[in-house]
Amino acid sequence: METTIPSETVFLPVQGGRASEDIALKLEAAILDGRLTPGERLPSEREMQVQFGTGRGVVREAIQVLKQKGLLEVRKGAKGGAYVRRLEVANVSESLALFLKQRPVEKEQLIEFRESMDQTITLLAIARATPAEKTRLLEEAERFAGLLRKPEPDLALAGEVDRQLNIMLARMARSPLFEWVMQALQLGLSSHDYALYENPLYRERAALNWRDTALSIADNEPLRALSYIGRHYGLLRQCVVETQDLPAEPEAPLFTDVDLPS
Amino acid sequence: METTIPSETVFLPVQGGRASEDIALKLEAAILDGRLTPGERLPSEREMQVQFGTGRGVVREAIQVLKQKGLLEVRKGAKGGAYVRRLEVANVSESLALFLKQRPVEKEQLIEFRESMDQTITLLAIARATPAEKTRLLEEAERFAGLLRKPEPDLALAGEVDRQLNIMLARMARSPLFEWVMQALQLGLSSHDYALYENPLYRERAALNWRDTALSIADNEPLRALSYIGRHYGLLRQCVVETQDLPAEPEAPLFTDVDLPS
DNA sequence: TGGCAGCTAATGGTCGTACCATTAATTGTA
DNA sequence: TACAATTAATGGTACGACCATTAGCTGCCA
Repeated sequence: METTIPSETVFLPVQGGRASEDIALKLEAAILDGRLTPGERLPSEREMQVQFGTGRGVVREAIQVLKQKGLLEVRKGAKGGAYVRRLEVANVSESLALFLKQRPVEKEQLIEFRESMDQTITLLAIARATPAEKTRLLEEAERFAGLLRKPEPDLALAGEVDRQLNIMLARMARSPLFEWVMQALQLGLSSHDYALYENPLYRERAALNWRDTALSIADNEPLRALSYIGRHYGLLRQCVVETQDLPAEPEAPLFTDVDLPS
Repeated sequence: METTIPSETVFLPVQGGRASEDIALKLEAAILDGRLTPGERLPSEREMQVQFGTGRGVVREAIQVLKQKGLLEVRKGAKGGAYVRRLEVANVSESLALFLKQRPVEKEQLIEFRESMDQTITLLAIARATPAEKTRLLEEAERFAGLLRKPEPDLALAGEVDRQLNIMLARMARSPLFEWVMQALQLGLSSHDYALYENPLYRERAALNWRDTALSIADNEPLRALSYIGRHYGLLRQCVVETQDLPAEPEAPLFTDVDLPS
Protein backbone atom coordinates (compact mmCIF):
# COMPACT_ATOMS: atom_id res chain seq x y z
CA MET A 1 0.00 0.00 0.00
CA GLU A 2 2.82 2.37 0.80
CA THR A 3 5.58 1.23 -1.51
CA THR A 4 3.69 1.21 -4.79
CA ILE A 5 5.53 -1.41 -6.79
CA PRO A 6 6.15 -4.47 -4.63
CA SER A 7 3.05 -3.68 -2.57
CA GLU A 8 0.73 -6.39 -3.75
CA THR A 9 3.15 -9.25 -3.77
CA VAL A 10 4.76 -8.37 -0.47
CA PHE A 11 1.37 -8.25 1.14
CA LEU A 12 0.02 -11.59 0.17
CA PRO A 13 2.41 -14.19 -1.13
CA VAL A 14 -0.70 -16.43 -1.38
CA GLN A 15 1.16 -19.51 -0.22
CA GLY A 16 1.89 -21.09 -3.55
CA GLY A 17 0.73 -18.88 -6.34
CA ARG A 18 -2.88 -19.32 -7.24
CA ALA A 19 -4.35 -17.36 -10.07
CA SER A 20 -7.89 -17.89 -8.83
CA GLU A 21 -7.05 -16.25 -5.52
CA ASP A 22 -5.50 -13.31 -7.27
CA ILE A 23 -8.64 -12.81 -9.28
CA ALA A 24 -10.85 -13.24 -6.24
CA LEU A 25 -8.84 -10.65 -4.36
CA LYS A 26 -8.95 -8.20 -7.22
CA LEU A 27 -12.68 -8.53 -7.57
CA GLU A 28 -13.21 -8.32 -3.84
CA ALA A 29 -11.11 -5.19 -3.64
CA ALA A 30 -13.06 -3.68 -6.50
CA ILE A 31 -16.31 -4.40 -4.72
CA LEU A 32 -15.15 -3.08 -1.37
CA ASP A 33 -13.85 0.20 -2.65
CA GLY A 34 -16.85 0.83 -4.82
CA ARG A 35 -15.51 0.24 -8.31
CA LEU A 36 -18.16 -2.44 -8.48
CA THR A 37 -21.41 -1.62 -6.74
CA PRO A 38 -24.28 -3.83 -5.58
CA GLY A 39 -26.59 -4.75 -8.41
CA GLU A 40 -23.89 -4.35 -11.00
CA ARG A 41 -23.10 -7.22 -13.29
CA LEU A 42 -19.65 -8.60 -13.85
CA PRO A 43 -18.53 -9.58 -17.34
CA SER A 44 -19.38 -13.12 -18.37
CA GLU A 45 -17.02 -15.89 -17.41
CA ARG A 46 -15.82 -16.20 -20.97
CA GLU A 47 -15.07 -12.51 -21.13
CA MET A 48 -13.21 -12.45 -17.85
CA GLN A 49 -11.31 -15.50 -18.98
CA VAL A 50 -9.95 -13.34 -21.74
CA GLN A 51 -9.53 -10.14 -19.74
CA PHE A 52 -7.59 -11.82 -16.98
CA GLY A 53 -5.71 -13.95 -19.44
CA THR A 54 -6.49 -17.26 -17.74
CA GLY A 55 -8.62 -20.32 -18.22
CA ARG A 56 -12.28 -20.33 -17.46
CA GLY A 57 -11.99 -22.74 -14.55
CA VAL A 58 -9.86 -20.27 -12.67
CA VAL A 59 -12.42 -17.54 -13.13
CA ARG A 60 -15.17 -19.86 -11.97
CA GLU A 61 -13.31 -20.77 -8.81
CA ALA A 62 -12.78 -17.12 -7.97
CA ILE A 63 -16.47 -16.45 -8.48
CA GLN A 64 -17.38 -19.42 -6.30
CA VAL A 65 -15.36 -18.03 -3.44
CA LEU A 66 -16.89 -14.58 -3.66
CA LYS A 67 -20.31 -16.12 -3.98
CA GLN A 68 -19.70 -18.10 -0.81
CA LYS A 69 -18.64 -14.92 0.95
CA GLY A 70 -21.95 -13.41 -0.02
CA LEU A 71 -20.44 -10.77 -2.27
CA LEU A 72 -21.77 -12.21 -5.51
CA GLU A 73 -24.96 -13.78 -6.71
CA VAL A 74 -24.84 -15.93 -9.80
CA ARG A 75 -27.72 -16.32 -12.20
CA LYS A 76 -27.75 -18.53 -15.25
CA GLY A 77 -29.32 -18.25 -18.64
CA ALA A 78 -29.43 -15.19 -20.87
CA LYS A 79 -28.78 -11.98 -18.94
CA GLY A 80 -27.24 -14.27 -16.38
CA GLY A 81 -23.87 -13.82 -14.80
CA ALA A 82 -22.35 -12.70 -11.53
CA TYR A 83 -24.09 -9.80 -9.85
CA VAL A 84 -22.61 -7.85 -6.97
CA ARG A 85 -24.56 -8.24 -3.78
CA ARG A 86 -24.81 -6.26 -0.60
CA LEU A 87 -23.64 -8.32 2.35
CA GLU A 88 -26.25 -9.24 4.90
CA VAL A 89 -25.97 -9.92 8.58
CA ALA A 90 -27.07 -13.44 7.80
CA ASN A 91 -23.73 -14.05 6.13
CA VAL A 92 -21.93 -13.24 9.34
CA SER A 93 -24.37 -15.32 11.34
CA GLU A 94 -23.77 -18.27 9.10
CA SER A 95 -20.08 -18.07 9.72
CA LEU A 96 -20.59 -17.75 13.44
CA ALA A 97 -23.01 -20.64 13.49
CA LEU A 98 -20.53 -22.80 11.61
CA PHE A 99 -17.86 -21.99 14.12
CA LEU A 100 -20.11 -22.78 17.05
CA LYS A 101 -21.06 -26.07 15.46
CA GLN A 102 -17.50 -27.24 15.07
CA ARG A 103 -16.25 -25.82 18.33
CA PRO A 104 -19.00 -25.92 20.86
CA VAL A 105 -18.47 -22.94 23.09
CA GLU A 106 -19.35 -23.18 26.72
CA LYS A 107 -22.88 -21.97 27.19
CA GLU A 108 -21.67 -19.88 30.05
CA GLN A 109 -19.52 -17.93 27.64
CA LEU A 110 -22.43 -17.30 25.35
CA ILE A 111 -24.56 -16.14 28.23
CA GLU A 112 -21.82 -13.93 29.53
CA PHE A 113 -21.34 -12.27 26.18
CA ARG A 114 -24.99 -11.66 25.63
CA GLU A 115 -25.46 -10.32 29.10
CA SER A 116 -22.69 -7.83 28.58
CA MET A 117 -24.09 -6.71 25.24
CA ASP A 118 -27.56 -6.49 26.67
CA GLN A 119 -26.46 -4.26 29.50
CA THR A 120 -24.76 -1.77 27.24
CA ILE A 121 -27.53 -1.82 24.69
CA THR A 122 -30.13 -1.22 27.34
CA LEU A 123 -28.33 1.77 28.74
CA LEU A 124 -27.94 3.24 25.29
CA ALA A 125 -31.56 2.56 24.43
CA ILE A 126 -32.78 4.33 27.56
CA ALA A 127 -30.68 7.31 26.68
CA ARG A 128 -31.48 7.51 22.98
CA ALA A 129 -34.74 5.87 22.02
CA THR A 130 -37.87 7.91 21.48
CA PRO A 131 -40.79 7.57 23.90
CA ALA A 132 -42.80 6.00 21.11
CA GLU A 133 -40.22 3.28 20.66
CA LYS A 134 -40.14 2.59 24.34
CA THR A 135 -43.88 2.26 24.44
CA ARG A 136 -43.79 -0.07 21.49
CA LEU A 137 -41.17 -2.24 23.18
CA LEU A 138 -43.33 -2.46 26.26
CA GLU A 139 -46.33 -3.51 24.19
CA GLU A 140 -44.36 -6.24 22.52
CA ALA A 141 -43.05 -7.43 25.85
CA GLU A 142 -46.59 -7.62 27.16
CA ARG A 143 -47.62 -9.56 24.11
CA PHE A 144 -44.69 -11.88 24.68
CA ALA A 145 -45.70 -12.44 28.29
CA GLY A 146 -49.22 -13.13 27.12
CA LEU A 147 -47.96 -15.75 24.70
CA LEU A 148 -46.04 -17.62 27.33
CA ARG A 149 -48.81 -17.48 29.89
CA LYS A 150 -50.98 -19.79 27.83
CA PRO A 151 -51.10 -23.43 28.91
CA GLU A 152 -49.75 -24.68 25.57
CA PRO A 153 -47.62 -21.84 24.24
CA ASP A 154 -46.26 -21.85 20.72
CA LEU A 155 -42.58 -22.05 21.56
CA ALA A 156 -41.40 -21.38 18.02
CA LEU A 157 -43.45 -18.22 17.88
CA ALA A 158 -42.31 -17.21 21.33
CA GLY A 159 -38.70 -17.64 20.32
CA GLU A 160 -39.30 -15.48 17.30
CA VAL A 161 -40.92 -12.74 19.35
CA ASP A 162 -38.09 -12.90 21.84
CA ARG A 163 -35.66 -12.46 18.98
CA GLN A 164 -37.62 -9.51 17.69
CA LEU A 165 -37.61 -7.93 21.11
CA ASN A 166 -33.87 -8.17 21.32
CA ILE A 167 -33.40 -6.76 17.87
CA MET A 168 -35.85 -3.96 18.53
CA LEU A 169 -33.95 -3.06 21.66
CA ALA A 170 -30.68 -3.10 19.79
CA ARG A 171 -32.08 -0.76 17.17
CA MET A 172 -33.24 1.60 19.88
CA ALA A 173 -29.62 1.91 21.00
CA ARG A 174 -28.88 3.84 17.77
CA SER A 175 -25.69 1.93 17.24
CA PRO A 176 -25.45 -0.15 14.09
CA LEU A 177 -22.56 -2.13 15.48
CA PHE A 178 -24.44 -3.33 18.51
CA GLU A 179 -27.43 -4.00 16.33
CA TRP A 180 -25.46 -6.08 13.87
CA VAL A 181 -23.62 -8.10 16.43
CA MET A 182 -26.84 -8.75 18.25
CA GLN A 183 -28.56 -9.86 15.07
CA ALA A 184 -25.68 -12.10 14.16
CA LEU A 185 -25.91 -13.70 17.54
CA GLN A 186 -29.65 -14.16 17.34
CA LEU A 187 -29.44 -15.81 13.95
CA GLY A 188 -26.41 -17.88 14.73
CA LEU A 189 -27.71 -19.25 17.97
CA SER A 190 -31.23 -20.03 16.93
CA SER A 191 -30.90 -23.62 17.99
CA HIS A 192 -28.89 -22.96 21.07
CA ASP A 193 -30.51 -21.14 23.84
CA TYR A 194 -34.25 -21.16 23.93
CA ALA A 195 -34.26 -23.94 26.43
CA LEU A 196 -35.33 -21.28 28.85
CA TYR A 197 -38.84 -21.26 27.52
CA GLU A 198 -39.30 -24.98 27.32
CA ASN A 199 -39.41 -25.31 31.04
CA PRO A 200 -42.79 -24.15 32.34
CA LEU A 201 -41.21 -23.19 35.62
CA TYR A 202 -38.88 -20.63 34.15
CA ARG A 203 -41.11 -19.68 31.32
CA GLU A 204 -43.47 -17.39 33.10
CA ARG A 205 -40.87 -15.86 35.30
CA ALA A 206 -38.70 -15.04 32.32
CA ALA A 207 -41.58 -13.52 30.43
CA LEU A 208 -42.62 -11.33 33.33
CA ASN A 209 -39.03 -10.32 33.74
CA TRP A 210 -38.86 -9.20 30.13
CA ARG A 211 -41.93 -7.08 30.72
CA ASP A 212 -40.42 -5.52 33.80
CA THR A 213 -37.26 -4.76 31.86
CA ALA A 214 -39.25 -3.05 29.16
CA LEU A 215 -41.15 -1.15 31.80
CA SER A 216 -37.95 0.07 33.40
CA ILE A 217 -36.74 1.21 30.01
CA ALA A 218 -39.96 3.04 29.34
CA ASP A 219 -39.65 4.71 32.73
CA ASN A 220 -36.05 5.69 32.08
CA GLU A 221 -34.81 3.73 35.04
CA PRO A 222 -31.44 2.35 33.97
CA LEU A 223 -30.46 0.75 37.24
CA ARG A 224 -33.74 -1.04 37.59
CA ALA A 225 -33.44 -2.24 34.01
CA LEU A 226 -29.96 -3.60 34.63
CA SER A 227 -31.24 -5.37 37.68
CA TYR A 228 -33.94 -7.14 35.68
CA ILE A 229 -31.45 -8.07 33.02
CA GLY A 230 -29.26 -9.59 35.66
CA ARG A 231 -32.21 -11.57 36.90
CA HIS A 232 -32.99 -12.77 33.37
CA TYR A 233 -29.54 -14.17 32.87
CA GLY A 234 -29.59 -15.59 36.36
CA LEU A 235 -32.65 -17.57 35.39
CA LEU A 236 -31.01 -18.63 32.16
CA ARG A 237 -27.92 -19.87 33.95
CA GLN A 238 -29.99 -21.77 36.44
CA CYS A 239 -32.00 -23.33 33.66
CA VAL A 240 -28.95 -24.28 31.63
CA VAL A 241 -27.25 -26.23 34.38
CA GLU A 242 -30.36 -28.36 34.72
CA THR A 243 -30.48 -29.16 31.02
CA GLN A 244 -28.25 -31.63 29.24
CA ASP A 245 -27.44 -31.93 25.55
CA LEU A 246 -28.83 -34.77 23.52
CA PRO A 247 -26.67 -36.98 21.26
CA ALA A 248 -26.60 -36.27 17.55
CA GLU A 249 -28.44 -37.84 14.62
CA PRO A 250 -27.32 -41.09 12.90
CA GLU A 251 -24.63 -40.87 10.29
CA ALA A 252 -25.26 -40.85 6.55
CA PRO A 253 -23.02 -42.52 3.94
CA LEU A 254 -20.44 -40.22 2.44
CA PHE A 255 -19.01 -40.39 -1.07
CA THR A 256 -22.11 -41.53 -2.85
CA ASP A 257 -22.94 -40.38 -6.34
CA VAL A 258 -24.23 -36.88 -6.65
CA ASP A 259 -27.63 -36.41 -8.23
CA LEU A 260 -26.89 -34.83 -11.54
CA PRO A 261 -29.31 -32.43 -13.15
CA SER A 262 -30.35 -35.06 -15.66
CA MET B 1 -32.90 -33.56 -8.55
CA GLU B 2 -36.10 -33.40 -6.56
CA THR B 3 -37.94 -36.29 -8.13
CA THR B 4 -36.01 -39.29 -6.83
CA ILE B 5 -35.62 -38.97 -3.09
CA PRO B 6 -37.19 -35.90 -1.53
CA SER B 7 -35.34 -36.07 1.77
CA GLU B 8 -32.23 -34.06 1.01
CA THR B 9 -33.70 -31.68 -1.51
CA VAL B 10 -36.49 -30.57 0.76
CA PHE B 11 -33.86 -29.16 3.05
CA LEU B 12 -31.99 -27.01 0.62
CA PRO B 13 -33.37 -26.50 -2.86
CA VAL B 14 -30.02 -24.88 -3.75
CA GLN B 15 -31.55 -22.44 -6.22
CA GLY B 16 -30.72 -24.12 -9.49
CA GLY B 17 -29.14 -27.50 -9.02
CA ARG B 18 -25.41 -27.42 -8.65
CA ALA B 19 -23.43 -30.56 -8.21
CA SER B 20 -20.56 -28.70 -6.60
CA GLU B 21 -22.84 -27.40 -3.88
CA ASP B 22 -24.13 -30.86 -3.19
CA ILE B 23 -20.63 -32.13 -2.75
CA ALA B 24 -19.66 -29.18 -0.59
CA LEU B 25 -22.67 -29.77 1.62
CA LYS B 26 -21.94 -33.45 1.97
CA LEU B 27 -18.35 -32.83 2.91
CA GLU B 28 -19.30 -30.05 5.29
CA ALA B 29 -21.85 -32.27 6.97
CA ALA B 30 -19.28 -35.02 7.30
CA ILE B 31 -16.86 -32.63 8.92
CA LEU B 32 -19.39 -31.16 11.28
CA ASP B 33 -20.70 -34.42 12.61
CA GLY B 34 -17.28 -35.90 13.03
CA ARG B 35 -17.08 -38.41 10.19
CA LEU B 36 -14.12 -36.36 9.05
CA THR B 37 -11.95 -34.97 11.81
CA PRO B 38 -9.37 -32.18 11.83
CA GLY B 39 -6.04 -33.31 10.45
CA GLU B 40 -7.62 -36.01 8.36
CA ARG B 41 -6.96 -36.05 4.64
CA LEU B 42 -9.67 -36.26 2.02
CA PRO B 43 -9.21 -38.43 -1.05
CA SER B 44 -7.42 -36.79 -3.94
CA GLU B 45 -9.43 -34.74 -6.38
CA ARG B 46 -9.13 -37.45 -9.00
CA GLU B 47 -10.44 -40.05 -6.59
CA MET B 48 -13.36 -37.95 -5.45
CA GLN B 49 -14.12 -37.20 -9.06
CA VAL B 50 -14.72 -40.92 -9.45
CA GLN B 51 -16.42 -41.52 -6.12
CA PHE B 52 -18.91 -38.73 -6.60
CA GLY B 53 -19.33 -39.56 -10.26
CA THR B 54 -18.64 -36.04 -11.53
CA GLY B 55 -15.97 -34.07 -13.30
CA ARG B 56 -12.92 -32.82 -11.53
CA GLY B 57 -13.82 -29.17 -11.85
CA VAL B 58 -16.91 -29.71 -9.77
CA VAL B 59 -14.90 -31.33 -7.01
CA ARG B 60 -12.42 -28.50 -7.10
CA GLU B 61 -15.12 -25.87 -6.76
CA ALA B 62 -16.57 -27.65 -3.76
CA ILE B 63 -13.14 -27.80 -2.15
CA GLN B 64 -12.59 -24.12 -2.87
CA VAL B 65 -15.75 -23.21 -1.02
CA LEU B 66 -14.89 -25.28 2.04
CA LYS B 67 -11.40 -23.92 1.98
CA GLN B 68 -12.76 -20.40 1.97
CA LYS B 69 -14.96 -21.27 4.93
CA GLY B 70 -11.85 -22.35 6.78
CA LEU B 71 -12.87 -25.99 6.99
CA LEU B 72 -10.20 -27.28 4.64
CA GLU B 73 -6.55 -26.59 3.98
CA VAL B 74 -5.13 -27.58 0.63
CA ARG B 75 -1.53 -28.61 0.14
CA LYS B 76 0.04 -29.47 -3.17
CA GLY B 77 2.69 -31.92 -4.19
CA ALA B 78 3.04 -35.52 -3.07
CA LYS B 79 1.15 -36.22 0.14
CA GLY B 80 -0.79 -33.13 -0.78
CA GLY B 81 -4.52 -32.85 -0.84
CA ALA B 82 -7.32 -31.39 1.21
CA TYR B 83 -6.88 -31.65 4.96
CA VAL B 84 -9.65 -30.98 7.43
CA ARG B 85 -8.98 -27.96 9.57
CA ARG B 86 -10.26 -26.76 12.87
CA LEU B 87 -12.08 -23.47 12.51
CA GLU B 88 -10.47 -20.48 14.12
CA VAL B 89 -11.95 -17.39 15.58
CA ALA B 90 -10.21 -15.49 12.83
CA ASN B 91 -12.49 -17.10 10.25
CA VAL B 92 -15.57 -15.68 11.90
CA SER B 93 -13.88 -12.37 12.47
CA GLU B 94 -13.00 -12.19 8.82
CA SER B 95 -16.62 -12.54 7.90
CA LEU B 96 -17.70 -9.80 10.28
CA ALA B 97 -14.85 -7.59 9.16
CA LEU B 98 -15.89 -7.97 5.54
CA PHE B 99 -19.41 -7.01 6.46
CA LEU B 100 -18.21 -3.93 8.30
CA LYS B 101 -16.02 -2.93 5.39
CA GLN B 102 -19.00 -2.79 3.10
CA ARG B 103 -20.97 -0.64 5.51
CA PRO B 104 -19.35 2.63 6.45
CA VAL B 105 -20.17 3.58 10.02
CA GLU B 106 -19.73 6.82 11.86
CA LYS B 107 -16.40 7.01 13.59
CA GLU B 108 -18.07 8.01 16.82
CA GLN B 109 -20.09 4.82 16.73
CA LEU B 110 -17.01 2.78 16.18
CA ILE B 111 -15.26 4.43 19.05
CA GLU B 112 -18.23 3.98 21.29
CA PHE B 113 -18.50 0.31 20.46
CA ARG B 114 -14.83 -0.35 20.90
CA GLU B 115 -14.77 1.48 24.17
CA SER B 116 -17.58 -0.61 25.50
CA MET B 117 -15.95 -3.84 24.37
CA ASP B 118 -12.62 -2.77 25.75
CA GLN B 119 -14.08 -2.10 29.14
CA THR B 120 -15.68 -5.48 29.44
CA ILE B 121 -12.70 -7.32 28.04
CA THR B 122 -10.37 -5.57 30.42
CA LEU B 123 -12.43 -6.50 33.42
CA LEU B 124 -12.56 -10.10 32.30
CA ALA B 125 -8.86 -10.18 31.59
CA ILE B 126 -8.02 -8.88 35.03
CA ALA B 127 -10.18 -11.56 36.55
CA ARG B 128 -9.02 -14.48 34.43
CA ALA B 129 -5.62 -14.02 32.86
CA THR B 130 -2.57 -15.64 34.39
CA PRO B 131 0.11 -13.46 35.98
CA ALA B 132 2.45 -14.52 33.20
CA GLU B 133 0.06 -13.20 30.58
CA LYS B 134 -0.34 -9.94 32.41
CA THR B 135 3.41 -9.53 32.61
CA ARG B 136 3.71 -10.26 28.93
CA LEU B 137 1.08 -7.68 28.11
CA LEU B 138 2.93 -5.12 30.13
CA GLU B 139 6.18 -5.92 28.34
CA GLU B 140 4.54 -5.48 24.97
CA ALA B 141 2.98 -2.23 26.07
CA GLU B 142 6.40 -0.97 27.16
CA ARG B 143 7.83 -2.01 23.84
CA PHE B 144 5.01 -0.17 22.13
CA ALA B 145 5.68 2.96 24.13
CA GLY B 146 9.34 2.66 23.25
CA LEU B 147 8.51 2.47 19.57
CA LEU B 148 6.42 5.60 19.63
CA ARG B 149 8.88 7.59 21.67
CA LYS B 150 11.39 7.58 18.87
CA PRO B 151 11.63 10.74 16.78
CA GLU B 152 10.71 8.91 13.58
CA PRO B 153 8.58 6.00 14.66
CA ASP B 154 7.61 3.25 12.26
CA LEU B 155 3.88 3.85 12.22
CA ALA B 156 3.07 0.69 10.35
CA LEU B 157 4.92 -1.38 12.90
CA ALA B 158 3.36 0.55 15.74
CA GLY B 159 -0.09 -0.09 14.35
CA GLU B 160 0.69 -3.75 14.14
CA VAL B 161 1.90 -3.88 17.72
CA ASP B 162 -1.17 -1.99 18.87
CA ARG B 163 -3.30 -4.52 17.07
CA GLN B 164 -1.46 -7.36 18.72
CA LEU B 165 -1.92 -5.77 22.10
CA ASN B 166 -5.64 -5.57 21.64
CA ILE B 167 -5.89 -9.13 20.45
CA MET B 168 -3.72 -10.35 23.28
CA LEU B 169 -5.95 -8.61 25.74
CA ALA B 170 -9.04 -10.12 24.16
CA ARG B 171 -7.54 -13.57 24.39
CA MET B 172 -6.77 -13.00 28.03
CA ALA B 173 -10.47 -12.52 28.63
CA ARG B 174 -10.96 -16.23 27.92
CA SER B 175 -14.00 -15.64 25.81
CA PRO B 176 -14.02 -16.66 22.15
CA LEU B 177 -16.92 -14.33 21.46
CA PHE B 178 -15.19 -11.23 22.68
CA GLU B 179 -12.12 -12.38 20.85
CA TRP B 180 -14.21 -12.74 17.74
CA VAL B 181 -15.57 -9.22 17.79
CA MET B 182 -12.28 -7.67 18.76
CA GLN B 183 -10.39 -9.41 15.99
CA ALA B 184 -13.02 -8.39 13.52
CA LEU B 185 -12.67 -4.78 14.53
CA GLN B 186 -8.94 -4.99 14.20
CA LEU B 187 -9.20 -6.63 10.79
CA GLY B 188 -11.81 -4.39 9.32
CA LEU B 189 -10.83 -1.05 10.67
CA SER B 190 -7.09 -1.10 10.55
CA SER B 191 -6.94 1.97 8.40
CA HIS B 192 -9.52 3.84 10.36
CA ASP B 193 -8.28 4.68 13.72
CA TYR B 194 -4.56 4.81 13.72
CA ALA B 195 -4.74 8.46 13.02
CA LEU B 196 -4.11 8.70 16.71
CA TYR B 197 -0.51 7.80 16.26
CA GLU B 198 0.19 10.02 13.31
CA ASN B 199 -0.09 13.10 15.39
CA PRO B 200 3.06 13.51 17.49
CA LEU B 201 1.08 15.33 20.13
CA TYR B 202 -1.22 12.45 20.88
CA ARG B 203 1.26 9.79 20.04
CA GLU B 204 3.25 9.78 23.21
CA ARG B 205 0.32 10.36 25.48
CA ALA B 206 -1.54 7.46 23.95
CA ALA B 207 1.43 5.16 24.22
CA LEU B 208 2.02 6.01 27.85
CA ASN B 209 -1.65 5.53 28.48
CA TRP B 210 -1.49 2.05 27.03
CA ARG B 211 1.37 1.25 29.33
CA ASP B 212 -0.54 2.53 32.34
CA THR B 213 -3.51 0.44 31.35
CA ALA B 214 -1.37 -2.66 31.13
CA LEU B 215 0.17 -1.78 34.46
CA SER B 216 -3.23 -1.48 36.06
CA ILE B 217 -4.19 -4.84 34.65
CA ALA B 218 -1.01 -6.41 35.95
CA ASP B 219 -1.74 -4.89 39.35
CA ASN B 220 -5.31 -6.15 39.30
CA GLU B 221 -6.72 -2.67 39.57
CA PRO B 222 -9.91 -2.75 37.49
CA LEU B 223 -11.10 0.74 38.25
CA ARG B 224 -7.79 2.29 37.44
CA ALA B 225 -7.67 0.31 34.22
CA LEU B 226 -11.11 1.53 33.22
CA SER B 227 -10.04 5.04 33.94
CA TYR B 228 -7.10 4.75 31.59
CA ILE B 229 -9.26 3.23 28.92
CA GLY B 230 -11.60 6.14 29.22
CA ARG B 231 -8.69 8.46 28.79
CA HIS B 232 -7.52 6.57 25.71
CA TYR B 233 -10.82 6.95 23.97
CA GLY B 234 -11.01 10.53 25.09
CA LEU B 235 -7.78 11.17 23.28
CA LEU B 236 -9.01 9.28 20.26
CA ARG B 237 -12.20 11.33 20.09
CA GLN B 238 -10.28 14.54 20.42
CA CYS B 239 -7.89 13.48 17.71
CA VAL B 240 -10.63 12.37 15.35
CA VAL B 241 -12.51 15.66 15.39
CA GLU B 242 -9.33 17.43 14.40
CA THR B 243 -8.68 15.06 11.54
CA GLN B 244 -10.52 15.03 8.29
CA ASP B 245 -10.79 12.10 5.96
CA LEU B 246 -8.54 12.15 2.98
CA PRO B 247 -9.85 11.14 -0.40
CA ALA B 248 -9.23 7.52 -1.25
CA GLU B 249 -6.25 6.12 -3.04
CA PRO B 250 -6.11 6.21 -6.83
CA GLU B 251 -7.99 3.36 -8.40
CA ALA B 252 -6.13 0.43 -9.79
CA PRO B 253 -7.01 -0.98 -13.17
CA LEU B 254 -9.29 -3.96 -12.88
CA PHE B 255 -9.27 -6.83 -15.31
CA THR B 256 -5.59 -6.83 -16.00
CA ASP B 257 -3.67 -9.98 -16.62
CA VAL B 258 -3.01 -12.11 -13.61
CA ASP B 259 0.56 -12.90 -12.73
CA LEU B 260 0.92 -16.48 -13.69
CA PRO B 261 3.31 -18.79 -11.90
CA SER B 262 5.66 -18.75 -14.82
C1' DT C 1 28.43 -46.51 6.10
C1' DG C 2 26.64 -42.04 5.49
C1' DG C 3 25.09 -38.35 2.93
C1' DC C 4 23.72 -36.07 -0.94
C1' DA C 5 21.97 -35.72 -5.79
C1' DG C 6 18.77 -37.08 -8.88
C1' DC C 7 14.73 -39.59 -10.17
C1' DT C 8 9.86 -40.95 -9.53
C1' DA C 9 5.22 -40.77 -8.61
C1' DA C 10 1.36 -38.56 -6.54
C1' DT C 11 -1.19 -34.48 -6.45
C1' DG C 12 -2.91 -29.84 -6.94
C1' DG C 13 -3.10 -25.91 -10.56
C1' DT C 14 -4.14 -24.53 -15.16
C1' DC C 15 -5.76 -24.62 -19.90
C1' DG C 16 -8.84 -25.58 -23.72
C1' DT C 17 -12.67 -27.46 -25.93
C1' DA C 18 -16.89 -29.36 -26.34
C1' DC C 19 -21.51 -29.99 -24.99
C1' DC C 20 -25.78 -29.40 -22.15
C1' DA C 21 -29.43 -26.59 -19.56
C1' DT C 22 -31.50 -22.42 -18.67
C1' DT C 23 -33.26 -18.08 -19.64
C1' DA C 24 -34.47 -13.53 -21.83
C1' DA C 25 -35.23 -11.54 -26.04
C1' DT C 26 -36.57 -11.91 -30.69
C1' DT C 27 -39.05 -13.52 -34.34
C1' DG C 28 -42.76 -15.60 -36.62
C1' DT C 29 -47.39 -17.06 -37.02
C1' DA C 30 -52.34 -17.62 -36.27
C1' DT D 1 -52.79 -8.79 -30.70
C1' DA D 2 -51.41 -12.78 -28.41
C1' DC D 3 -49.06 -16.70 -28.17
C1' DA D 4 -45.65 -20.06 -29.75
C1' DA D 5 -41.20 -21.21 -31.66
C1' DT D 6 -36.53 -19.86 -32.41
C1' DT D 7 -32.31 -17.83 -31.12
C1' DA D 8 -28.40 -16.29 -28.63
C1' DA D 9 -26.02 -15.50 -24.40
C1' DT D 10 -24.55 -17.60 -20.30
C1' DG D 11 -23.62 -20.62 -16.48
C1' DG D 12 -22.83 -25.84 -15.40
C1' DT D 13 -20.39 -29.96 -16.45
C1' DA D 14 -17.28 -33.27 -18.53
C1' DC D 15 -12.88 -34.84 -20.36
C1' DG D 16 -8.25 -34.77 -21.41
C1' DA D 17 -3.88 -32.87 -21.38
C1' DC D 18 0.10 -30.69 -19.43
C1' DC D 19 2.79 -28.09 -15.82
C1' DA D 20 4.66 -27.27 -10.95
C1' DT D 21 5.45 -28.85 -6.57
C1' DT D 22 6.58 -32.00 -3.20
C1' DA D 23 7.67 -36.33 -0.34
C1' DG D 24 9.85 -40.39 -0.71
C1' DC D 25 12.90 -43.53 -3.00
C1' DT D 26 17.11 -44.93 -5.46
C1' DG D 27 21.60 -45.11 -6.21
C1' DC D 28 25.93 -43.20 -6.75
C1' DC D 29 29.98 -41.37 -4.58
C1' DA D 30 33.07 -40.10 -0.89
